[in-house]
Formats: sequence, structure tokens, C-alpha cells
Amino acid sequence: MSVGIRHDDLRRRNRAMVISAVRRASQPSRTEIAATTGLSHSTISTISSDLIAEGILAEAKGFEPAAMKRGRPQVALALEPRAASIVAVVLSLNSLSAAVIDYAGNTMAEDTRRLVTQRMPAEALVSECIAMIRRLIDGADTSAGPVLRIAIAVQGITDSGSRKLLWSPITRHDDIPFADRLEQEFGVPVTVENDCNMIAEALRWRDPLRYRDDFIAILLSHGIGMGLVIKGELFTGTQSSGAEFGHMIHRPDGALCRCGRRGCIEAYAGNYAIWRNARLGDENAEPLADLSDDDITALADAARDHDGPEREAFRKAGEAIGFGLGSMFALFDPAPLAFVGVGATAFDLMEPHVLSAIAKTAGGLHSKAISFDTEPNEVPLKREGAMMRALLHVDQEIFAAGPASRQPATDVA
Amino acid sequence: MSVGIRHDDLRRRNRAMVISAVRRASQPSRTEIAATTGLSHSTISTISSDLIAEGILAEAKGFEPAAMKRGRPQVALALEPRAASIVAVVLSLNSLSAAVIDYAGNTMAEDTRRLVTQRMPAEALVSECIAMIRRLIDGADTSAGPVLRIAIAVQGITDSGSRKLLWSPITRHDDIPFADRLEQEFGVPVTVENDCNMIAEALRWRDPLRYRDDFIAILLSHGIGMGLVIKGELFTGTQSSGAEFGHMIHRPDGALCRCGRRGCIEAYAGNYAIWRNARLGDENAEPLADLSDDDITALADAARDHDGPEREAFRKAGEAIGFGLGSMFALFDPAPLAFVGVGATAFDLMEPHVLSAIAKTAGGLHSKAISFDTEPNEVPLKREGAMMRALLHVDQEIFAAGPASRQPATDVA
DNA sequence: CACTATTTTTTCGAGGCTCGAAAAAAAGAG
DNA sequence: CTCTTTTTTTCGAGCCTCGAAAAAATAGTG
Repeated sequence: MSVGIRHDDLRRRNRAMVISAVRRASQPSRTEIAATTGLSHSTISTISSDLIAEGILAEAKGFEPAAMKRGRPQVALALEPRAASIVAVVLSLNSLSAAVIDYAGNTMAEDTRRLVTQRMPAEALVSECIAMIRRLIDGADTSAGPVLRIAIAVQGITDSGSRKLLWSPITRHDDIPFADRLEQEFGVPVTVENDCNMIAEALRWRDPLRYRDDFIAILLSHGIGMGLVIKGELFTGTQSSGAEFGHMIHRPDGALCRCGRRGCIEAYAGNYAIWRNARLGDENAEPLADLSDDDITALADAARDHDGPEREAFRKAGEAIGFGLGSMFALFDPAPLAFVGVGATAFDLMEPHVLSAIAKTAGGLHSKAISFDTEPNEVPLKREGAMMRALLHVDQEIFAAGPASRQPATDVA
Repeated sequence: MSVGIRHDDLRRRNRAMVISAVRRASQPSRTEIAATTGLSHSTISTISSDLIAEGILAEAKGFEPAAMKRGRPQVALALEPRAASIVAVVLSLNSLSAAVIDYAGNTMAEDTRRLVTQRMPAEALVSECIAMIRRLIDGADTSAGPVLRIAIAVQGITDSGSRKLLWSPITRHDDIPFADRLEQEFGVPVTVENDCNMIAEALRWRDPLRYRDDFIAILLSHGIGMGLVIKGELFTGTQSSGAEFGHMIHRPDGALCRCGRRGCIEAYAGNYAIWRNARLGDENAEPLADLSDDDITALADAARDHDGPEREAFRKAGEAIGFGLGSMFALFDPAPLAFVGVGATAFDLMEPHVLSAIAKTAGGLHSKAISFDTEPNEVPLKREGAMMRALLHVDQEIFAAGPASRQPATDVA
């Protein structure tokens, strides 16, 4: 059962609250923080001066555009960029990229390179990550704070503790212990997270009004991924990263999926499935290993131009997604949707069929709550999500705890 | 955003913790409570003596079987039955039942009667509830504490605030404001909750070892209902009671469902669907309004006796449930299952097909985590669930708050 | 039966935390 | 230059939890 609240947890939580308020709002004053957190002015004053003394926050200077009011002007608080830094890594099919980011979210250094992930041994994937991170850290500006956390966004299924990559389409190997290996190497907490979950996290920060408590991010690419936020929290499985929308069953014993099973949504709506339906007309044909973005845009152009197998393939894809969403909506009610990735550029071809399929399901009941949005470029989203994930961990788990529990002793300073 | 923690919240939470520990364990001592909550002995001592003084807890006497130890014997703490009472109501198709229950969970008075719910106006449903509760309260033993909460378990979809019955198979009417009407009548907080959610809540208390953080209760009756506990919390929709498993889509544009749509799981696995497949062999036939339990057991007996349409109907039902579960497991990983209701007596006929369908889905990966359990009688579970729901509200929201916020003033005692 | 060992529960003072009120600080308005 | 307004800090009061010590209550032991 959940444990009782100790006296020191109180401070910890309220510190976390203040840090979170500063990260969320752009440079709020103490008064604004008091308003959003519901804590008293005196408490905010005490906590924020502690945080400033510890080098976590700083008073933002050289900026008063919206002043022009009577009374003592508000002092804006900001995150101190040099308080820490984190590393955000994105590992996708045939591509690895990483960035060192300061505590305020500014990118200090970044790098990207192509790999043939599907042919590499598991250990090589890990060591490529390590090597890239090592280069970035060594080369980074020394003014940045110490690296306190590393987050890796990766296509595939991770365990619920975000420590291992259980399965991924980018490699033949299972159970790759990324977190353990990188922690051993860098001596810093590491998490491996599902890329679509990171996309959802990023959307929340990009557009907090639209994507707040309940929304769904769907990645339309070679496969179909999903990041799900329900009641303000990222929804994960009990044992894995979960939300494997692409492998919900659309038609029992239906089309052959890349995962070896039959009838998965992905087997109708993944890029390989659309291509297969359009070009081969055989939904049992062995899925292709990879497809270029151009292949998909070519199919979409053909489908827009004239009726034919291409248009029909996109219809089937939209239908599979729509019925799948309808089934999900039966479980937790409809929510706003964001379609991300190359496939999103062809979403105009699928949208009517998605809608008409949803209308045939229980989700059609409250379909007002559904809105669509598309974002073709998933890579920056994955990186932003991993970044936010890492920064929030630093906020909530390291800096909120206070100086006593972070360092052995502050006496001999 | 979530609000900061005030100083008095701390006491409130720790009081809640202690009450919860006493309700969970059977008559724990102060030492045991300290161990399970992680709070210090002195804190537990202070809080528990407050609670005893307020008449919420009591020292349990006349019981020391497991003593025989050296040292000062432990004093068992128990809930004081007269601290409060609650009313648990179960409203199902053609049946209404209610019970007055004391704070320790003992039934003080109960009543059940048959109604023709489908032909009654919405207002009549409400007033029948009111009348039955009024009779029970007036007739109840005066030694019971005041009624502090009423919980209604009802078949159908409620809003996420548990105030209205949005839709239900037991009536033609929508949006029945049970909570508002009953609160107005009795001046006590009221909630209306989905019956399957209450079944899940009850299972958790009946067998906390098996049904703890993650499990699924499926009600197999005329329709198919589900109560879902994920990560220790009842899973509800964002706008409704959610978890409408029966209306996830099994086969797009498939069999005609009672809800008017096509291909829902219920249209294959609900009692009416099994009967229709077995007797009419036409999955598009208009669903029957009601079926007796005997009709279903007769079908099951026939299916066990010889191959034929009955057996095939149960196969289809099992398959629909299995594929549906597989799709759900893609979202949040497999969990233990409890099948409840008349249909559970025929579960032996479905189980192999459920399993083989799950094996064809992503859920088949970790199928070790799946276990089945059946419980034919759903009525007591619904009542227990509603009871626990109401009692927990009293625990957490009324008694945890302390006497100051409950009464105007304790000065002139 | 008195005494000891042992375990549970209560008491008490110390240390933290938040809060409200009042004071201090820092501007614009007149 | 003084007054008004708003923000921020300071200070004492009131709670809360904790650890240590004391008190309470019982089973063993000779």
C-alpha cells in the first residue's frame, strides 16, 4: 500500500511544485507561483530563495516588457541553465541521434548518424550509443552543469521500469539492457522509453492547451505506434511500455502482420501494408523490411490523382485505424488525436474512412471530443519528449529532494 | 495543475492512512499500523487516540488468540460500527435492492424487489429507489450511526463524476440524475456507479492477494460488462464510467448488437447472442429483450452433451472475448481475469477458444500473467462493491478530514 | 510470589514546515 | 517629494512528525 507522508516529504513536494511551476510557465514571478500552486507567499518566498541559493533557479534579468504597472515590479524566476544538463538520445531504424541539453532546455551539442541497426549485434547498438554520448559530453561547453540523466527514445517495447528494450523492429535482438549498460558507463540514471510515449510527452509541452489531460499521439510510419495520455498521465502497460495500438486486432485471422500474427491494425495501416495492398493486392504477402518516405508519398499522390488500388489501400488503412480507435474509445472515451510521421502527410486520404469507421463504434457517441491534427516530422518530437522526460526527472527526483540528500556534506564548502 | 500540499493536508492524509490500514487489515495493533504505513509509533499513537476519541475507531476487546508472546500484549484496533452507516443500492434489469450497512461493514437491514424497469418512466426509477431507502432507514436499528453516503451500482454507463446514469439497458431513458435527486432527498452525498466497476472493487476486498494492482472483472450476462483495475486504480473513462469491453469491435460490420451497431463483442458473447447463434443461426436477427438464466444453462448443457449449433455458439463467444482481450492486452499487458455472472457457469465451453484467440494476439506474449477465475453470482459482488465504495468515501473524505471540518464547532460539547 | 526480560504504547521535547500579519522594498502617480 | 500600490521578505505562532525515554503490561524464572 502507499506509504504515509513523512514530514520531510512535504518540503520535497512543495519544492517540486515550485520547480514545476517555473518550468511550465515562462518566467513566472513569485506571486504567480503562489497563485498556481495554492501555497502562501511566504512559503514560495522561502522555497524560491533556497532554490536560488542552490543554483537551481535564477532571477531573470533584462526583461520587463509587461511592466507599466504601479507597485513593486515582479521579479521573474527562471531555470538556471547551468544547474545541470541531460542527454536525450533517439534511436530509430537505421538512425541514431543524441543531444546534450542544459537545464533550461537549450541544446548544447548534438549529433546524428546512420547505422544499419537491423544487422548489428545488440552490444554494438549499445556501444554506438555510448560512443556518441561520450563524444558529445567530452566536446560540450564546460559551462554546462553536470549530466544528471540520460533518456533514450526508441522504437519498440520497453519494460515498465524503462530499463530494457524488450522488443524492437529495428533489431533482431531482444531484452537489450540499455539502462544498465549506460548507467555503468556514465554513472548517471538512464531510462529507455518508447518513442511514441516521448512524442506524446513532447506534444504536451508544445501545445499544453490542446494536449493536456487526455490525448492520443499516433505515429504512422512503417509500423503504427501510439502514445497515450489519460487523465494527465502517460498511459503505460503494467509490464511494458504498452499502448501497442498497432497490434490490436482489426480483423481476426486477417492480413499478415510484420509481427507474424494476423489481422493487426498495423497489417492494414502500416506503410508496408498500404504499399502491399496498393502494389501487390495480396494482404498475405511477406511484409517489406523497409520503405522510403518517397514510396509512400508516391502512393498518396497516385491515390489523390485517380481511383484505383492505391486509393483503396488508404481506405483500408483509414478503416483499420478508425475501428481500432473506436474500440479504444469504448474503453476510455474519445480524446483529441495527433497523427505524426510520414503517414500523416497522407492522412487526408484516410480521414473520411477513419471517421466513418469511428461512427460505427461506441466511440461515435461523443465524437465531438475527437479532433485531428497532423505533424509530419516525428524526429524532433521524439527528441523533445526524451528531453522533457529527463529534465522532469531531474526536477522531481533530484532537485526537489534538497541539497542534503544530494551531496554527502555541504559543510566543507 | 495539482495543487501544493498544505500543512493540514499532511494530518489529513496520515489519518486516512491509519483508517485505511484498519479497514484493510483485520484488527491491527498500533505497532502493525506503524509498520504498514511507515509512520512512526508516536504518530500512530497520536492519530489513533484522536480517532478513538472521535468515535471512529475502537479498541477491540475479547480477543487474543495469537497472544502467547512475552511483553505487553498488542491492542487490536477496529472500526467502530456505530461511527456511521451507508446505503448500498443495486439496480439491475427488473430488480432493485438496497441495504443499510454500518461503518464496520455489517448489514443492518436490506430489501429487494422486482420492478419492470424497462417500462417505467425515469422518474419512477428514481422514486422507487428513494422509497426503498426511506423505508430501510426509518426501519433500521437506531443504534447505527448516521447515514453519511449512498452508493448505487447500476448496469449501464454513468458519467465520470458518478452523478448521472447516461445510458442503461435497463431503461429507455437517458441521463437520469440519480445523484442529484437522491442528495436532494436525503441530504447526503450520493454516487451512481457502473455495476462492473463495483464488482471489481468487491473482488479486490474479497481476495486482495489475487486481485490487487491489476485485474479484470468481466460480467457475462445478457450483455458483457467489464470492471478494470490498472495500477491499483479503478480504470474509468474520461467522460464516462468507461471500460465498455462489450462494445469494442470484434468484427467490423459483423453481427447485430443490442446497441444497434455491428460487430461488437457483445453481439457474439452476450447471452442473447449465444442464444441467437445457437437457436436461430442468424447473427443479424433482432436481439431478444431478456433471457432467463435457465435458457443459458440449457444451451450450455446441450453444448456439453453433443456437437452442434450450441457448441458452435459458445465457440464464437469465446473467440470474441479472446480477441477482445488480446486487443486490450496490447494496450496494457495481460492481467488476471475473473468471469462473473450466469455466463461464467458456461465458461468451460468458452475457455479453450478464449485462450486460442488470445494466443493469436500480442497479448499471447506474456500469457503467463493470465489466470482465470469464475464466480456465477454477481449480485452480492455488486452490493459489496457499492458498500466498499461508500465506506471508503466516508473513510477518506469525511473521517480523514478531522472533526473541525465536519462540525460547526466542538466547543460547547 | 517477586523479579526480570520483553514488547507495546504513551509521553515529551526538538526540529521542521506552512501560514498570516506586518514590515520592507520598489516602483508609478500626482 | 510624498502618496499609493504591488511585490517580496521577515517574524512569530501553531501544527505535525520524529526519536528517545518512560510507562505499561505480560510471560518466563527461580
